[in-house]
Amino acid sequence: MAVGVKDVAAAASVSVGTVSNVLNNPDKVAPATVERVQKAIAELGFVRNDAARQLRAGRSRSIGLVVLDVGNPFFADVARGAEARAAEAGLAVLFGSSDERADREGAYVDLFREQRVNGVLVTPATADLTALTRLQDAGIPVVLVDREADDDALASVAVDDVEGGFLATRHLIDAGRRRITFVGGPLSTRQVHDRLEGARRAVAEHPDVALDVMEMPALTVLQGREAGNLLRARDAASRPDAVFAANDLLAVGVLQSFALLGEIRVPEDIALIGYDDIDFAAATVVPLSSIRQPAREIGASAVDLLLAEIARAGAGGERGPGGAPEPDAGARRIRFRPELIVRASTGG
Amino acid sequence: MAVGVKDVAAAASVSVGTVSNVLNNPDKVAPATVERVQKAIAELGFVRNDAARQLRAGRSRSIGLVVLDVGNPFFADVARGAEARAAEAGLAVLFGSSDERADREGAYVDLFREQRVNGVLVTPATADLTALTRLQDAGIPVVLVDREADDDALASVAVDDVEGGFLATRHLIDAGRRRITFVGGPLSTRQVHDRLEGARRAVAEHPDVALDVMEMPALTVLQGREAGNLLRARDAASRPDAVFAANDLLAVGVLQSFALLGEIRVPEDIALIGYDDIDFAAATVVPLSSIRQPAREIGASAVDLLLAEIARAGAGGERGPGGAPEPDAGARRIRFRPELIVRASTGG
DNA sequence: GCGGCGTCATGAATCGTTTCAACGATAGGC
DNA sequence: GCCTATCGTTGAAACGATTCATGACGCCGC
Repeated sequence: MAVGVKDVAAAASVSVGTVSNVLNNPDKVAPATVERVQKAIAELGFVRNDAARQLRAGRSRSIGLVVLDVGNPFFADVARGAEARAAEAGLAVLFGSSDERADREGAYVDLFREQRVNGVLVTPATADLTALTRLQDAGIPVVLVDREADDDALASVAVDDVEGGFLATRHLIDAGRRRITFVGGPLSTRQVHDRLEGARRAVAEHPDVALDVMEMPALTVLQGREAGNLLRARDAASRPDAVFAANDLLAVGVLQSFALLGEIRVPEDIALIGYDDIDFAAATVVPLSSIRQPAREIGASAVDLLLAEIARAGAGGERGPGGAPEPDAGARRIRFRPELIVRASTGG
Repeated sequence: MAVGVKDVAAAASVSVGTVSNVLNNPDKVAPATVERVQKAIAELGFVRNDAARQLRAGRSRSIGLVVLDVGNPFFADVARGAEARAAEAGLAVLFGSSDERADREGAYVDLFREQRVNGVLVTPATADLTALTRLQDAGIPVVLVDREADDDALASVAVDDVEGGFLATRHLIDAGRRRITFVGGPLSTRQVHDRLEGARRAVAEHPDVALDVMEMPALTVLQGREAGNLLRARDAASRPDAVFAANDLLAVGVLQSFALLGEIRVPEDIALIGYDDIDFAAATVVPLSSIRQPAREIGASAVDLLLAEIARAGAGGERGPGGAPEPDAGARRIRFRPELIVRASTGG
């Protein structure tokens, strides 16, 4: 039933070694032979068995990717970027979504190990990176996505969320706003924490600006609407004149709540800015100002970095104890800069 | 460096066969031995090499999934549903997005074949299913997602788009609307075509209702805004009193265009309904009526069906030419029913 | 005491590909 | 005409887990 190199070899009257060479080193084989073998391959419908190939090679031709949530457009774009770049390098991507649960993340990582992936890209669900560090020590390169390691143990691709928070808040201040409310998900989430930190720094430069924090349990549209309702419930005098939402989903919810009864006008009464610049941000009734993160580039760069790590690990493993010094650790950390996108919701 | 069964066997003072049995048939091994082997596994940090395992087994423990577009929330949800169900069955999912390009779809399918996946779920990018039929003939079960085969060659999970179009349109008619415009992507897309067909049938039942078609090049927010602008440009008398958009992204664009200048009120002047019921539909300024497709269940059911196909193919392959008759082909086609979700944009 | 049975463990054979040392043939240099 | 290089090809070894025929051992009943 299943045709293997042996069958092809027989059909083309060559040895199995030659068939293998046609597949992997065509230039080592005489053109006429190449053609004959390829004809046999086509006729028999031969498909290379990757399991055998990678058993021999000791490694697969795939990488693993674990993100926090497929449903989040930001991560969907990261995945696309990674997938595209990996495809260029001839690598397949094993994809998993942890739904922010450490156990699911662990299950995917275990699966990836069994598959002998070349490396793993992961947006960690928890602050604890020991499992990933151990994975790397076991010889499987790891690149953190949208997260950085405290030490230099793990490579990473991230966006400076502190700067993003700073940019958003300074923009509101520049627009003349003085009473700003930060609406954010669990402050324990690193992204939320950093964005708030950026906001604090921007406010610190202006003594006449007040910053309020409204902590919400999740970064969803629903919670955004909830937050908007809470703000609406206050009397006009005690409301802020600007809201900085920790992500666009929240911002959309807030916007919806404000617009629903028309009580609060955006941006006249309250200016609003979000974060992530998802495709929908430009498509809301009042187009939403936001902080853009280059999601696809993040994914692509993460793959690039992983490829470098793989090369590094490979070289490191082969060279003796007195080998060359480690390359500059700084290069193992890619940090993108967030970009302010001004639209109507802040008066742009 | 890499620890294999041999190392574990040595450490536990047993044979490799026993280690394998501990891994796969623990009940065939004496409890004391199981424990000793597992201790050795833990101490050595042994991780099973899946390539070798599946080389021997002849099959992998994974399935492939190719969707049209990761960026589309509908497909993101299909993927989640499939992933969850596959995980329950102990299968990994190799994931790919074709971006509606046949060549990319083909590349993924080839990759999956090399990986010896157990089966493939695919939302075909083109009308031509011969490649997939051939794949199935080659022994790899295929389940179509959001698409049905013309004949009974391929199993499928789909939603009846004709019925969905019918439901949406009848709802508009029931709400008293008489001049309906269908705004849709390329009519060559099966989904768009079917939804329009449903609309036609609903209109056919009411001689006093007129149906207009506005064909757009893509199902995006941007194109929706374009369509909205075209409608706004007409004088009020020649405008429709209802719009049925072929998906929610289009509907959001239309809504945005209408709301922007406040000229056209939704639903007072024009009622609006979309399709897919993505999470954002409930989150637009005027909450959007839509047709819900159970995306996650589609993904989950597709995996169920694929598992059944795999079992069927396995049984079929082992039994002689005079084996049992094929099971009912009807069971190989799962068709979900779309559901009307009424919100404010149609006066709900 | 012996035959028979059930429970566990063994280790060589196996899967399909890649790799590599070795070989024959052809061409070129002297 | 001989020696060496180069090129193309060969075929067997190797990768690491699983499988299965075989055998060791202990126990029971007669």
